[in-house]
Amino acid sequence: MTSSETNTTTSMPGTSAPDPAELTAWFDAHARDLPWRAPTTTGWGVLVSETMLQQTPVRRVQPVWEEWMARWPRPSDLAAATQAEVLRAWGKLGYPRRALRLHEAASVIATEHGDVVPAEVDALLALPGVGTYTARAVAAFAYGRRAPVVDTNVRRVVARAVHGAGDAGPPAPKRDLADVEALLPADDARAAKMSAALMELGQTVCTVRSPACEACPISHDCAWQHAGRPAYAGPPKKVQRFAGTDRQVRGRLLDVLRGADGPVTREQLDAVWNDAGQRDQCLDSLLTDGLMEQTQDGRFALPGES
DNA sequence: AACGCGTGGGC
DNA sequence: TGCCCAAGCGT
Repeated sequence: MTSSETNTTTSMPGTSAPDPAELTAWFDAHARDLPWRAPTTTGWGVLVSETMLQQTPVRRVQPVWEEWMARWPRPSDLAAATQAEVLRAWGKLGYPRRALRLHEAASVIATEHGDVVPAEVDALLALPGVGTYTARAVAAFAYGRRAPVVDTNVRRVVARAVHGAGDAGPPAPKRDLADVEALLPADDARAAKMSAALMELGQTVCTVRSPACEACPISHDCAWQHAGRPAYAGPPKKVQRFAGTDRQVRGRLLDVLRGADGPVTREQLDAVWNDAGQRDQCLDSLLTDGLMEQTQDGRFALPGES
């Protein structure tokens, strides 16, 4: 197949379609040597990496992923661990509910899928903590399936290269998926590589703040380039506050428990935040979320260690 | 469909 | 500094 056969929209005003051959050739030459990309990595290893990478940068994930793979090489290994062990091993990756959901997913995989991460998107979507992105990422990256992968990086690459916009607007799941679907070659292997290449391009070249267009393999065919790289003109992006939020308080409370050998007293938890009302509310929500437990004598502990 | 959910680093 | 950002998910 020639590139012209897949570039069906290049003649439309204001749009372009990246050439899969150019993108995948660039990926072969420039992809970072990330451990979960090793050919020996199992579906389990990919699922763990994708879960850890949800909203957490590669640099912080890498050492933790290595530890997890050495300690829990199969889903059944993780399933056999306690929640407290899992939460401590998760460390400070953030959003610790991801760790509990991955723990649950490991049990499901062990008992219902023969200890092998499923390759079908629908089966993956049924797992706790696996959403539309992660399901397709595992299908594509672990099993070489043609599954459109839409993350923040891909949305940005598509916004620029295809639509000529400075950045992606608010997520529009149906349209975003259709956009990527239209870019992928028909066969599994090349589609999977194209998905990986789109993500890698967005992470390392087509970045938010300082895109390295001179190093981009598809800049010659980029609608944003051709339009003179106009600034983002969409609705302003929502800013996530952190200082003073429950998220910060919960993080501090949980950090006390991670650092302790066993149950801690309420006084130890009281010390990390001075607003008693907010503190108690966060304590309650952590208990509700199953991220901590209260012992019979009224102390607090990570789940499964008391 | 917004919103809440951790943490750390870059500028 | 404070703000923005980082391979999302569940509700």
